[in-house]
Amino acid sequence: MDNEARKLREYEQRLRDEGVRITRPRRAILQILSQAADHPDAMELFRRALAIDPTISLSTVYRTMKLLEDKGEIQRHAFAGGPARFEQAAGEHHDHLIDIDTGDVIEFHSERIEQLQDEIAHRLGYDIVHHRFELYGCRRKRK
Amino acid sequence: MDNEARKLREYEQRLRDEGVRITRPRRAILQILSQAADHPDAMELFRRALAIDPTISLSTVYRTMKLLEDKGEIQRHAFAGGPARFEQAAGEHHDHLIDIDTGDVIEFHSERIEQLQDEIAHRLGYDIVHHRFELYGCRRKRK
DNA sequence: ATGCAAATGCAAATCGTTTGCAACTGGAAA
DNA sequence: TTTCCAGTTGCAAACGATTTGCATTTGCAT
Ligand SMILES: [Mn+2]
Ligand SMILES: [Mn+2]
Ligand SMILES: [Zn+2]
Ligand SMILES: [Zn+2]
Repeated sequence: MDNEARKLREYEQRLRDEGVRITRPRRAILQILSQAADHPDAMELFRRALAIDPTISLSTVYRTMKLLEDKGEIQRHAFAGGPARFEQAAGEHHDHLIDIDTGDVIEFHSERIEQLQDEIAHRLGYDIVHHRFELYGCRRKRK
Repeated sequence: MDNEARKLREYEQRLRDEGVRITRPRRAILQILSQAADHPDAMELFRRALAIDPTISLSTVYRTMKLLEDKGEIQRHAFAGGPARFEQAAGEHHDHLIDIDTGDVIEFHSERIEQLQDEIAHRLGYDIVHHRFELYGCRRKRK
């Protein structure tokens, strides 16, 4: 079941069609992104990429993330404090809850809130282009 | 009606009671903050402060903002892209809509959304410590 | 295979913010 | 009031994340 591999090749082809050259560093990064289940930052992507392509540079990681962001392939998040973190734009929209003790990032979605956002913006005479909705909290202790 | 002046003196006293020395630079910054109707960043605060105390330094602006933040006197916002921006913590809680064309910051509040946040966090087993909720949009054109 | 624009690695630059340090000062105590 | 010293300052240098200039490679259309 190398569904993984096929999906990756499709991914690469989609970009090639958009005029993006598939280079060795980019191939490594795409592979990492399609496997990642978390929200790695540039340095973490760099570390993971080194394991695949030992000649890759941090600049290239940054340049590639900007490229992919422009192409709409990834999303960039700037959670409180830390450096930018990334994730594939594949799935549907969701927001994040960050565990301030562990740093864990939990995804959630509330259609209710998304609707309310539109209402609020509309009432103020605006059209929402994008939004940032992050909850910062800690595990509820006791019962 | 120098209500302004009285409020400022109260402000200073409150801090003094918390063990904060009221120095010349701090007095200038407090005055600026209590007058500001917008969300200035450190450099803008520095500019405004220079008009009151020509010897103030940018470092002191930064140090004072951190101090006031710790004392709960101001709120620090990190809107997309730009540098940190500040505002007095006086009023009640509100969130922001940023006009991506003009940079204007519009305040709003939705008790509904605040409640939903708690529900969501609770469902995920968390207690919210703070949150970030920003809408980015542009003025709705046409009718 | 060939050619060339696009992409790379490296080092240096940038931006917002923080910090070390020696000089200065608020305000409690005498 | 004067004294005193921990708290505060300005300055310059350090910082972390990200971007950029440049000379050198490389993907890939021909
Ligand atoms: Mn996510
Ligand atoms: Mn505000
Ligand atoms: Zn959302
Ligand atoms: Zn809110």
